[in-house]
Amino acid sequence: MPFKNTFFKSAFSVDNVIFGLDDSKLKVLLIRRKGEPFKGEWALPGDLVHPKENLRDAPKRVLKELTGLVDVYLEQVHTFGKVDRHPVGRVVTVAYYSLVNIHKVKPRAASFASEVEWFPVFDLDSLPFDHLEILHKCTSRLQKSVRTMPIGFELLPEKFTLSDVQDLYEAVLNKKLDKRNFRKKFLSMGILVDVKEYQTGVAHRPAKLFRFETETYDEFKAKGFNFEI
Amino acid sequence: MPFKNTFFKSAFSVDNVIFGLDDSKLKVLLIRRKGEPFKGEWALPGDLVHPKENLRDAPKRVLKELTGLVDVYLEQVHTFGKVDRHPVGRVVTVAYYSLVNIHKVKPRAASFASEVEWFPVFDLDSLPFDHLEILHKCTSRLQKSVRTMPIGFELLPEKFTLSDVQDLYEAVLNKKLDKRNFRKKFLSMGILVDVKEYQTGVAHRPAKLFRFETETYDEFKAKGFNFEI
DNA sequence: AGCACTTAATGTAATATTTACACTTAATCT
DNA sequence: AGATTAAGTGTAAATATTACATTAAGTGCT
Repeated sequence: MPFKNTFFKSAFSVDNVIFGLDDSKLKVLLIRRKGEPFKGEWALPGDLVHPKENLRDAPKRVLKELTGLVDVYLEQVHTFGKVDRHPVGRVVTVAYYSLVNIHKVKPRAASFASEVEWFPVFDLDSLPFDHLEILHKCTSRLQKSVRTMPIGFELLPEKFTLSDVQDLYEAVLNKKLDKRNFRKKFLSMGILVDVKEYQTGVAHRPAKLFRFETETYDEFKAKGFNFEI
Repeated sequence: MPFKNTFFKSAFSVDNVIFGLDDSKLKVLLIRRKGEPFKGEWALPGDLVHPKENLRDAPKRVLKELTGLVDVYLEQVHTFGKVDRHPVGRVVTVAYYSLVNIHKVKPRAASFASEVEWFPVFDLDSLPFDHLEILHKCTSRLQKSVRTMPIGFELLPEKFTLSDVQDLYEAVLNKKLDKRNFRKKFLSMGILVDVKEYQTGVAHRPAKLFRFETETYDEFKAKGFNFEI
């Protein structure tokens, strides 16, 4: 095995940018680092990839440790590999993002974290390592993906109003959208089902409730839906 | 340095999918592998990332070894990391693509290659490792990027006709486009300069020659051009 | 010289998409 | 009962996309 001799000392890790929607704001789950370097600072959750672990399973493991969730939407974004990006050694990291329903989740500290907390994405302006760059790249990718994929599956409760959906899109895109145009376009895609119920207990006209036609993104794709917003 | 003890035996590599345009076909540069595994088979060019080399420099080095070219358009696409993707050990690979002018280049065998040759992208249906998947992913990405970035810089000669540009787009997208609509849209972007010359020696009405307003993609971005085709 | 051949160049009308915009409705709260 | 809040709804103008056919300017052949 001539090849094996050329292996060199290095490591690869994954970072998982976990997005959620709360209070009409796009938030990201950060951990307080348990170990050096940057011990005690808020950073993106991540871990080294295990030797017998498929790459894509590593961010899933990180997410599961922190939230208990499995089977959420997960997208690989970019790999960061500057020689000096990690102060301790050569670590190439693959960045992923996932989308979770912030209200269905009670994040808990994990092996690599002493504390976890949701932070508003657009307020963060410093993070250790190159984590700010990673966050930016993942946020940009999310903003692109949200226009061609029905990611609401993951971020909304089972039944929701059209205003909930619009709030979500405004939070992710970080800008206001026209109400009538948004509703027109979203409804015309035919992926929502009217559940024939209404909001209750709100101090205004109650909104109609909807659910998604399919329950996961994979099902959605399988049905051959087209999506563009 | 508690972190360092957790490093494990593994390697990361890059693969560079080098695209060119020839005979109105999108082609990719393959190498005949010099070493095991898959010795003697046609495969994507790639190499292990050197310990003190920034990740993005590795595909540049591969390209330079094979073609002598530096400063070409290079885009990271995806990282592949299934445990068993490489028969000899754990190798996570980062896939890039670059675009080169096939007629300005005389590819030569490199340390890892005994032979190099251009192959039509849409005719390939088997490659070693997961290289076919990598090629597909890079081709799809190129097809997306070509609609929002003026990649013609890299693939066309300095002076070219509008038909050359259309041929390029048809080769990359692998479909026919409407001549009048294409020209209208491309010209309206204002990135072409009429060089006031005409083709010579062709057995038909000679076409006007154009050049790009800027010489590199970075300049293009710097000028704040908008592009969508 | 004339004709055949090849690709370049050009405009318009029909259709589809996107944008901008304001009032009425139905509930709660005081 | 009146104030407050967010839900729900349609249209016209502007813009973008699509489909489509004829004339122009060279070379090559006889």
